[in-house]
Amino acid sequence: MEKGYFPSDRPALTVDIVLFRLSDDQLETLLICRGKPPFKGKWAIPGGFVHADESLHAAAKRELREETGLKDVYLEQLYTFGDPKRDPRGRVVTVAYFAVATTAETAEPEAGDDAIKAAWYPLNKLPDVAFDHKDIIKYAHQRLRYKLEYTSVGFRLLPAEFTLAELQTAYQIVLGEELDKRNFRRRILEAGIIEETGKYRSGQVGPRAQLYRYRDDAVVEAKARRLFP
Amino acid sequence: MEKGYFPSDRPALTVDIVLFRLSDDQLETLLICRGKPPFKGKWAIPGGFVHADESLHAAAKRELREETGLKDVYLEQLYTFGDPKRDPRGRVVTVAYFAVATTAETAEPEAGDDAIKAAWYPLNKLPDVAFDHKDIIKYAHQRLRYKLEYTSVGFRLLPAEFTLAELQTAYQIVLGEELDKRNFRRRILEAGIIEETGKYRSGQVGPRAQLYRYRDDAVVEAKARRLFP
DNA sequence: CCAAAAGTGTTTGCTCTACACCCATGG
DNA sequence: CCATGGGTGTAGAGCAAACACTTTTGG
Repeated sequence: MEKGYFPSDRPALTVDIVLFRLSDDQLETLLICRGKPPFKGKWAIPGGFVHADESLHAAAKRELREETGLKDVYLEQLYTFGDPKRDPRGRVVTVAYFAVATTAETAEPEAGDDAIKAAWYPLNKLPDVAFDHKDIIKYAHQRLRYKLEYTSVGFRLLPAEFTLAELQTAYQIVLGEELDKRNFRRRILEAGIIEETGKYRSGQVGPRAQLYRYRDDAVVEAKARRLFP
Repeated sequence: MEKGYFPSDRPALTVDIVLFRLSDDQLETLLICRGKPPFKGKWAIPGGFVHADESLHAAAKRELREETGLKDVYLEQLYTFGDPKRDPRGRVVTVAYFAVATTAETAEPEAGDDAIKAAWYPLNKLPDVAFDHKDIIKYAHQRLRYKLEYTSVGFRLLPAEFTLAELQTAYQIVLGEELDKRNFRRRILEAGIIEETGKYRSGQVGPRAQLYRYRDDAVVEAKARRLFP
């Protein structure tokens, strides 16, 4: 492979993934208990070294599958963290990804390699985490909130069929603020990004709620409000 | 440094920088003529290997200084490109940055290492470029346009003192559309991110134009228009 | 029958957009 | 004096925000 082109003291390269899901009233992220030093026994976000012949996206996908059993979740590159001191072992640069899954997909924890101890933590009750993973999680949370406002990534938090109340609750949890029911419903219906399934769901009490599904043919990206239009 | 922790077949890591400036009526990017294989004699964006003990940001800054002589330009991480086949030498992952400079700062080309041949190309008249640098430039351009709409990065394209007409022209060039003069002036003045210098500039003909300066104490970030507020 | 949640319109204020003329200046 | 470009305000349309009651259902 090499022909004297490359420096020999190259950094090691990892991918790390911040995986989000929605609990009843909180946004949660998956943490893995580290089985090896450094930070043995501490919590960390899932991740690992990039193999020689795989793309970064593929590496993130593979690590996620190995450590959680999940496939086909939403996955997007976040930022690359390369502080020389971020890993006590030496120089390790990590390409961070953020991922979004539904609560149903993530119902049975640690579906990945059996030896792996994993747990979901609400974002405002994180334990001490290894490396600079706290920064990474914070950054990912900010990005999720941001993308929720102008893309349709929010639907990845919900199952395929959902009620408008559930959708609104999901938005409220991530954005951290109350939304007006009538305005919310009007906007989202007018945007044309969801459609009726024709089915209904009954709760404990009260009338039945119409079920909707996300229209993945809808290309939706809100334009940013310009500073100077 | 290592203790058997790390894989030995780790990828090499570079930084590459897309540097923008404004010519009279175009957005331009700096290209370097490669003196070594691979792609010897072809154009490429400035960049190089990350040293063992420097952060990614520092590496980008250093490469930019070495290859252009520029310091203190706006520099922001863009995206990390890691396709296994993007470099014919073997596995090279690159952390791309984008940078913005004023035309004045970049007036004397190739102020860096003397051996380096550099040139500015308008974005719509790029030559063939090495590696996947065309993708990187495209991505950076998109990001610049985008950030111009909701941050104050646009001021980095202009000298410290500028007229409103110059500012509007800069916006029009990057956004690729005409803006209404009265609306533009009103908005930007109401936003409070520039202030009068009290000085004036005379052109060849016509009245003198007031000079403004950017208020760097102004924290300006427009909120995105929500999909579902 | 009662508690809980679903569903539904209108008004008001604000923001965005479109648009045209006068005047100062340098040559 | 004239060509060039700087500077200025208003009216109309569309969008966003605030707001409360009726209906359905399961227990």
